[in-house]
Amino acid sequence: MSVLNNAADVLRCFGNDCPDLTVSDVVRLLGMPKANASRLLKAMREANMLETIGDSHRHRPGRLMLDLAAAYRRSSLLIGRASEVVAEASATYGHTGYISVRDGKEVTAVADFQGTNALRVVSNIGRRLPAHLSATGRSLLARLGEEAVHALYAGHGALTDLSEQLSKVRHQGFAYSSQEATPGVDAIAISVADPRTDEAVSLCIVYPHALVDTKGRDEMIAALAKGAARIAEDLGDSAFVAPRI
Amino acid sequence: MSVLNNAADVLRCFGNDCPDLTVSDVVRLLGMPKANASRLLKAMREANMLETIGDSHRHRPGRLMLDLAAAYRRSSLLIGRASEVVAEASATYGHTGYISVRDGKEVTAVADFQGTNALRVVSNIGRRLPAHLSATGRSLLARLGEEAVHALYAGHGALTDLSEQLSKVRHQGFAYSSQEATPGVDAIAISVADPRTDEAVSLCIVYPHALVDTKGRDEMIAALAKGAARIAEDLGDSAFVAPRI
DNA sequence: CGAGTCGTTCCATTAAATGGAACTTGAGTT
DNA sequence: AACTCAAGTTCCATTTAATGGAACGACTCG
Repeated sequence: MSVLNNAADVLRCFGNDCPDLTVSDVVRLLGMPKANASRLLKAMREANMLETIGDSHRHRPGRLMLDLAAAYRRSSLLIGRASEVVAEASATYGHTGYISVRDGKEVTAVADFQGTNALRVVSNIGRRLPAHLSATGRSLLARLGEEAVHALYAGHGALTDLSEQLSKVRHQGFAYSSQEATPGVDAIAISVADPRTDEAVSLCIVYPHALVDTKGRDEMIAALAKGAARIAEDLGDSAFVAPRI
Repeated sequence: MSVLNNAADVLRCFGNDCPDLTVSDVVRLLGMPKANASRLLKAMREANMLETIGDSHRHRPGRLMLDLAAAYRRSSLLIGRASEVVAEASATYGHTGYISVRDGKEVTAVADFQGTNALRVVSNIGRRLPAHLSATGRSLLARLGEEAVHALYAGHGALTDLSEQLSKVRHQGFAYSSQEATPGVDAIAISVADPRTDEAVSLCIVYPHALVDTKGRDEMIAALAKGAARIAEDLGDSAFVAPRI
């Protein structure tokens, strides 16, 4: 195949929890001849797609890659609008907030707002999560039709569970999880879309379970909902469901 | 040359304030035949390096690129340590904070912490700044020797000015700017390095000029300095200069 | 409709990627 | 210091992909 696909495969290796790569890591992970791996990493280095850590043989993403997530954010009016809402909510309640997008069965945070409370959930922006196992992911999956979800998760064991959860999300207008991915951590998420560009984002607040009761949670949902409703109206997102608390 | 360099050139186009690219943008900016540009963007799309916005012909960085800045952060102990310090300072004083790295004559933020004050400086993470025109950049340039700076800025008009500013930074142990890049915005920055990996980062706080007097500024410098000194000690950064206020 | 712009496809030419093997480099041993 | 093993780089003939001019579709606007 072309170098470009190999380069993309190398970059994908950083996705999981692999902080750096050597030539032999690439050989092992991608099964390519080591002559190729060596030249590929060299070419990527020279293109600033990779850089070595110190003078070791370990590679990490290059400086060129650092700006791109920001360019992605700037490309989208929706993300900008959503960020304002979550930044406001995060500052008000002191909890960490995110904006996430879905990519197939995964979600990635594209913007984060660190909480200010002494006990706060630490931001994990840029780490991919399975969409069906997080509130933010389910808030985005709920926007798909029942059939689309079935197609996406065909043959997946958790499909029936997921369908139930999603219809609840569709009815309520928000997604909620309590100590699901991380013990002691709850999350609320509301999604909104821009029909002109087919983008959908999730507005999410993550907080320590012990710190927030139902009343506090509903207050935050209302804050996100108000902002999201405003965005939905301005951009013409007719599929938006105002949360019922 | 190879596709890889062309792909890197395309990605570089997003650096400035170009939120999206079309085939003809690429033709214009890079001067390549449009047949090549068309195929290149197609290949990059298929490798998830780019994606189209909605069903238009405009391209933005692809989902693959969103995780890479996070991988960069995870690759570096220094960035992690520095982030803790700036997050703490940002939460305490309510102003926006950054961690930045230098790349030649430019600096890029790799992590940001939004302030919580009603009047706060909005984060511009991922946007490149000229190193010599920002406090964060000068705090990093000051770590280079006098000669290295001369070599880097050879033939540059602002070199004599810069040299003076840098020796002040070296003596004080911190960089300060008042309404330099943006009217009404001041910044303080302190750099620290990891000698094992040759990395240097800048810890920076950005705040509205009108909100902070000299005493308040010195308090924040002290907070950053305390954290930076701890990092310098733990990692063995012998070049670190404790700020004199 | 017709002119203009933009994007894609076609094809022969040219240039780069490939992978096996030989060769270096560096860390740890005896 | 010589030895060994693993990791990385370079070499070279072969295969494969990139290149760019030109022709072809798709859209927009007067």
